[in-house]
Amino acid sequence: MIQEDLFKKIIAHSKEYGFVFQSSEIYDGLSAVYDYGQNGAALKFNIREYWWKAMTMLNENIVGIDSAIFMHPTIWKASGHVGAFNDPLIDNKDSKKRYRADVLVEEHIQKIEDKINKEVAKAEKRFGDSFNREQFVTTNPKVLEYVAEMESASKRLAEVQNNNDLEGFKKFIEDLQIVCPVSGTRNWTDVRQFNLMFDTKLGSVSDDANTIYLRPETAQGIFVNYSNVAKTGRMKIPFGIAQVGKAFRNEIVARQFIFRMREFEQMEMQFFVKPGDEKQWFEHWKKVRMAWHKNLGINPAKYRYHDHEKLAHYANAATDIEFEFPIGFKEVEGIHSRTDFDLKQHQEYSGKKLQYFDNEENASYVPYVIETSIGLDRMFLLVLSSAYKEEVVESEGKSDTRVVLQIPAALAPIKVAVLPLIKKDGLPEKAMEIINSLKYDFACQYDEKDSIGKRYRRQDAIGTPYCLTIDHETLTTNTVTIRDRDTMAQERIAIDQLNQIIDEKVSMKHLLRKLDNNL
RNA sequence: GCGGGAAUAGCUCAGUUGGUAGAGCAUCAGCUUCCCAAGCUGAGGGUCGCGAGUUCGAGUCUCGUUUCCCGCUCCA
Repeated sequence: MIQEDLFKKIIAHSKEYGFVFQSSEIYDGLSAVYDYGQNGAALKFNIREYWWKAMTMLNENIVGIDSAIFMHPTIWKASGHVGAFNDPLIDNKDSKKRYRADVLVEEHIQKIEDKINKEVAKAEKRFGDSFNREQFVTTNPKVLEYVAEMESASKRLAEVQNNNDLEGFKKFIEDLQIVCPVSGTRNWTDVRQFNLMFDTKLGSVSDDANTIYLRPETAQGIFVNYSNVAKTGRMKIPFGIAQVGKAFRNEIVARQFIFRMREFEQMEMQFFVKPGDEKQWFEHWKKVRMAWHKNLGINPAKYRYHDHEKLAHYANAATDIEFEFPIGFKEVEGIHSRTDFDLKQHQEYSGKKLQYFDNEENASYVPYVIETSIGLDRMFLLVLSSAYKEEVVESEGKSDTRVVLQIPAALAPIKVAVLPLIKKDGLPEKAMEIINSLKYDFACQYDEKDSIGKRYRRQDAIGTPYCLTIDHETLTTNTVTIRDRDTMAQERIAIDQLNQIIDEKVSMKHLLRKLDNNL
């Protein structure tokens, strides 16, 4: 199957079986926003549980928090998000190239400066040793003209930037007669403000001071609570703080289904270490996080590391865990050695000390941070992509195709389907009785509609690991048949063994134990 | 954001030179059925993405718009 078609099939399957719906669909939808349906919400919940428990229960030195989406606006100045992601952008209609409007103007100013330097160089060559640079630039009419031009441009740039005057910005670019380096034309779009962060007003007063942002990442909620957790949890370095939560980014182009959304959920853990130990812990978490993924039994060949060669200003090592989606290898998780950048920034902006007193060293320091950050929605897509299978099934000379989601059993939305073979003779009642005995431990589903084969296929399509079928023999021997999703094989077992047999395969604790034993 | 393409029932699609909508599957109800989709009967479901325009009359022609797909662009 062509990969692109596979991706489309997964999207269609997600909708058809209640995993993912487009947001606000009856109102024509909202671009790049999606809702999770009855099965999707359950799958997402289970992935979240697997991550949360692997972090907070398998590591006695990692605790979880849940910080608010709204945070003090200065946090985003300290983190660098306000400065770096508030750019005026302009497009050239002919070349289709996009530029930062301020960069275009700055380049233009640079060109004028180049002209001045050229004049100076020319004069220097002409006058030789007797050349007086100072005198030349303050008297030469051509140079004076250029200087005036530069000064007026710089002044006007500062004006439009400070006033956030987008119309004025465009007029400015037109007045300077700046051309696109690619197309060479001056056919520009309007200048638009591109801000990665969504903003809103806190309180009722429409005052700029009340502008707050929806967080573009969850990490800062951990950094600003560093001291609170360290003190109240009596944490000793090295230790970690984990958090799962929504984040928001106003992407210009957000596409590829739930891979890039405007509202998404992150699972992040910040691990605080002694300066100098960060490389060793970075390697540790690189290994541990990959083990978490591979513990799900997903084809290991689909995973790879992608080490960053170009590092962000705050990082001294970074790698991505990439997965081969039907749309190619894409980042699922990032592991970054963030140094002490974040805590130092918050220390500076807040004026509060964010240091750790190390008794062994008898010294205090700002801890270094190793971050592991995984997109929950991307992990969801990963599980779905690797689970989706179309299998040819042969039975009694006929062959047909079944669609089965081979979701890791502990993550499956429904664990057990209970199916009376026919809907009379007391079989439905017996089925309900069994559900009532299992429902405290496992997500169960009852179905009596249509032929038994059709019901098996429906459960395959949502990834239910086990189907229990109640037949007439059940009433006399107290046994049922249990059908395995992946092998389609059936076995007759006693009802009182059900709980234990199902638990062995589908419970989260066994998945966690396996992971812990392999670390 | 730019360029190209698409939009008719939950899904896949048909719909003649313009004359106010159909099929299969799915869903629901009933019958039948002792283990791997497609047995029988019946029912529900569409102002043809939305809004204008042309026309006596628009699913069909024109324009705008929204959403999706592909490419470009962006991605701390």
